[in-house]
Amino acid sequence: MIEYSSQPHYLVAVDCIVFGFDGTQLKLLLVRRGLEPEINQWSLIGGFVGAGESPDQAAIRVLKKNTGLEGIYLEQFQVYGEPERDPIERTLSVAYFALIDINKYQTQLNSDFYAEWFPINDKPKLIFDHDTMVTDARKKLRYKAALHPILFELLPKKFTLPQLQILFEEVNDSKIDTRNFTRKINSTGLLVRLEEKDRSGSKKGAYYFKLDGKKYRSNFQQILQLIPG
Amino acid sequence: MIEYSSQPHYLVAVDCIVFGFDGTQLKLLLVRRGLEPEINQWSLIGGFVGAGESPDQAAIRVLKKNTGLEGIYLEQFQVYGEPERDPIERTLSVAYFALIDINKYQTQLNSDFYAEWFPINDKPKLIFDHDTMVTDARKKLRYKAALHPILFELLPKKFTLPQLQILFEEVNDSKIDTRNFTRKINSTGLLVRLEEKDRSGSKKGAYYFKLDGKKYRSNFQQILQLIPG
DNA sequence: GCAAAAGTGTTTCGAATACACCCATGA
DNA sequence: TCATGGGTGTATTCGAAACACTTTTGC
Repeated sequence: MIEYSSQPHYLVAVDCIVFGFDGTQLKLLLVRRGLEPEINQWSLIGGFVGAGESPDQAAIRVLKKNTGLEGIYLEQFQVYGEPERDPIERTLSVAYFALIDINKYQTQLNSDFYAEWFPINDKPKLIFDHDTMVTDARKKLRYKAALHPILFELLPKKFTLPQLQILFEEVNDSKIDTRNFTRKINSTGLLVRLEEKDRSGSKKGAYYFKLDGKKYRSNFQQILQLIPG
Repeated sequence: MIEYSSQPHYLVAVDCIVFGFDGTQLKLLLVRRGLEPEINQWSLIGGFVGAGESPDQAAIRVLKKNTGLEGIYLEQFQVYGEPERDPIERTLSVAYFALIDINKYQTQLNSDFYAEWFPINDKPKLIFDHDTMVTDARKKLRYKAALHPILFELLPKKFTLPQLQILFEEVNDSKIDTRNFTRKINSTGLLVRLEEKDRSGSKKGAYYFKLDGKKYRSNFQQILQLIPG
């Protein structure tokens, strides 16, 4: 029957759709590609899966290298494997979406990697099928965020409810009623209000909140209804 | 920087977790592996991704070959890529779960492939990491079935409500209240009641239903609450 | 007439929605 | 004092869940 030896072998890569949130807009971290073909074109953060590592490990490594960050929220969501997707040589790509605290990133940034944040609605054209990946990742993020409290991963340790709501609105691409949103978020029991206020956005100031880590981790798999509709 | 040429190449396979339902139990289609290593051991249905095909196409091809069926519900759900998962040579596997009408399968079966249905709770040990794949697929199926009407794919064209309910209970591994279940399913508007009754299960007989194909396809992406809790 | 499965209706509760005003403060 | 954004409460509706009896028919 079939034997291993006669079977074709392929390159395997990982590509990460890295989401960030600057308080107003959902953003995407892109890099200028460092190798041919399409050198210097904008691309997702990615790399080949090395001999000793799993795709998950490769994604972690590649993210660390490009953002300086570890412990990032990462989710594998789709394999892209059309035979012709890479014009040079057949390459399969395991796609991940990553959620990172954009502020953490900025402080650790060094300029070795030509990475740049783009508003997700105003990004350059990307190489290969990366535009499709972004579209798919966004859909997936929306789906997941409607049911699970993952968006907190995009915020700093301390954040305000208005910030949180804007983030949900951005991801879901729709307006949310503040009173209902507040009640829903509070009813999850995931948030702890701090004494401190953020006075940067208004005169009155908005209370900071932080995640209740224990409840966050235990509620994580539970299905919630976080976005209206 | 990195060049394609220096990068390692791997075998890429697909593996399908094929679910079926015989009216009582959730079942799994397994085959005896036809090549070394672990020849003759039970394994998921799988095969290598050929040079001219995508993983999705490979999965379709492999399923056709092993079940005789086309147009099967297929969903890619995870890549398994630990370096040591195949002891002979590094192989990444793209895992799919498939839902098939077990009756259709039986009529088209020919005995070229040593395939056999096993109750999902009473299956033999599988090769490599296939047991893990099954566990993961089951979890995924449960998750998806709680929100989307995919379980109809496991039933014949005509089916009864008691059958449907047992299926939901099997997948979810819990009892469901018949009255609430009926109301919930009816409220989706997906079912059409036929005149005919199935008298095999009881003296009174249970009405057959069929899917309203149009509504099924249009409701498919919508999030529903099909399983209690 | 009785056993065995199919089918149906009501009440209760909680969650989701729609909706509008007061609060705190810096300028 | 007023403009700006932050914060809160209520009534209504809808869906989810809990719960038990009647129907059909073959034996």
